Amino acid sequence: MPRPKAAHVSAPPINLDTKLRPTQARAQDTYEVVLATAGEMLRTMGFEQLTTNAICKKAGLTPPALYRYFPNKYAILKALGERLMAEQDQVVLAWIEDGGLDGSGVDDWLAKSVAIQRQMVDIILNFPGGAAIGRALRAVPMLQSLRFESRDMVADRFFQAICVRYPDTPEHRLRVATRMMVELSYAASEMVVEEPERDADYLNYEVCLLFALYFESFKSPPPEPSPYAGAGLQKQ
Amino acid sequence: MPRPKAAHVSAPPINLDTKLRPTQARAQDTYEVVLATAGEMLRTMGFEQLTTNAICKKAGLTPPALYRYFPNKYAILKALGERLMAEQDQVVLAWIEDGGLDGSGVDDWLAKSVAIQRQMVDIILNFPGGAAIGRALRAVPMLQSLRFESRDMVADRFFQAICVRYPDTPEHRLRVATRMMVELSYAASEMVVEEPERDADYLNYEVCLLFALYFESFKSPPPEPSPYAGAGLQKQ
DNA sequence: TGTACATCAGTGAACGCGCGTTCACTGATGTAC
DNA sequence: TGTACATCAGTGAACGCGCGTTCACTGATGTAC
Repeated sequence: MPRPKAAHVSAPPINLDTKLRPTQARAQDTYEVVLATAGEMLRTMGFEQLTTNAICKKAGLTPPALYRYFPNKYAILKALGERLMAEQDQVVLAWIEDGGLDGSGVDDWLAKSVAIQRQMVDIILNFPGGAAIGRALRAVPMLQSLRFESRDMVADRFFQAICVRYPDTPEHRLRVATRMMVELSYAASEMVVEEPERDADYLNYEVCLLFALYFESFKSPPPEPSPYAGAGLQKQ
Repeated sequence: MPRPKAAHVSAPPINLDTKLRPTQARAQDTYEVVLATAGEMLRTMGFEQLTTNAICKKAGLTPPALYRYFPNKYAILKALGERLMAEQDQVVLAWIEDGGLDGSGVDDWLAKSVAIQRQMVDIILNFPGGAAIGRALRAVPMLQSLRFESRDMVADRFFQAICVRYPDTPEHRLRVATRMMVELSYAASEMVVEEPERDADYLNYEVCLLFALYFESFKSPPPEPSPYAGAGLQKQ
């Protein structure tokens, strides 16, 4: 029975989930070799040119083997993105847990945050195709939500860790501030990753100084002109 | 004569320049309608799904008409990106020219920079397909240089406008700082553009406060641990 | 421990589609005299 | 002002390629008894 011609509505639903989870060891290898090969290829090409057929060829597989686990290349990209971000998240969360935010002054904050910022960069650089994956996470609408989720989750942890220190700051403001900070930290990492030879250490330092001074300022009320009209308005 | 099969080296040279410049008015219209249609289509789709054939169809043209002016879709994307960034650059440069950076304190800086930051967001939102173009400029390796050039140019103007105010700060540091600031401003605009309903005004405020406090700090020497060992090391 | 069977994993070969692109051509506009 | 010609602009129709994807199949692994 020929399946009906899809009416071709604007957005054909594309499934991103991996299909079968491999059970046997051989299958697990295949799954991994697909991801590894895709990552390796992304080192030298943009994700636009990456195709499932090319991955198979390079990985020494036939297409049906790949399709057994991934419905399309976005699922592969998604799996890679999840791994990359999981690696980053894990390090950041551990850093928070270990008191990364507990410093008491600008100098203290600086030393700790420069270290973590550098680690973030290193994770991307050491992850096969990390730079291209980072770009894809921003550029492919289907993957953006991944990035947002990770960012919001990390931002929430930042918030939790930091809110006790600034009891006079409205919660909403601290939420916005932490979310912005995490987003801009990502942007700063990517800036360094894209042009690794261009003042990486200096950039890391300046970015961290930027945030250090900013959070220091939360000890005082926000300067005018501020959108925070009063405590009663803090819920948007 | 059949052209020789390209040896398919890793990166086949893709020309991004527009080919013929249209001379007659009708041709100019065609050129414009291609860009307008492409921009419009990018409102609802990622640049990956955008194809030359689809643009032609929607624009009521035949492919050879498009190919007369654009060698491929990247050339179209490039032309759109150049326009978007030119619009932004023009507004920012005018803002600097008009003394956007001449404020004397945090409050002053804030008011002025919130206004310009909001303008940047508005330009992207009002530009057809602006959000997708912004993403493409980050994600497509061939277009990244566009973004870098614009950023570096704007950063240089910032530097020129600001360096007289901080004569004690090493030039290299101010260069890094301005470049970082421009990059992170872009990132902040895109953050607002991607999720326009999520605290846009608050985000703008916080980002501008971030930078205001940061530049205020240039009146004093940088806190430790600093990579600026001494004035003699400022050239990298 | 061996056999029979079920399930998992991967192959070889091909498919249809639509992408980027081009050819030979017609029609529109500009220009020289 | 009109005609002839050159150039510019766009059309209709098709091309080859490679993309994503699938079918029917073989081989490998696990399991029950």
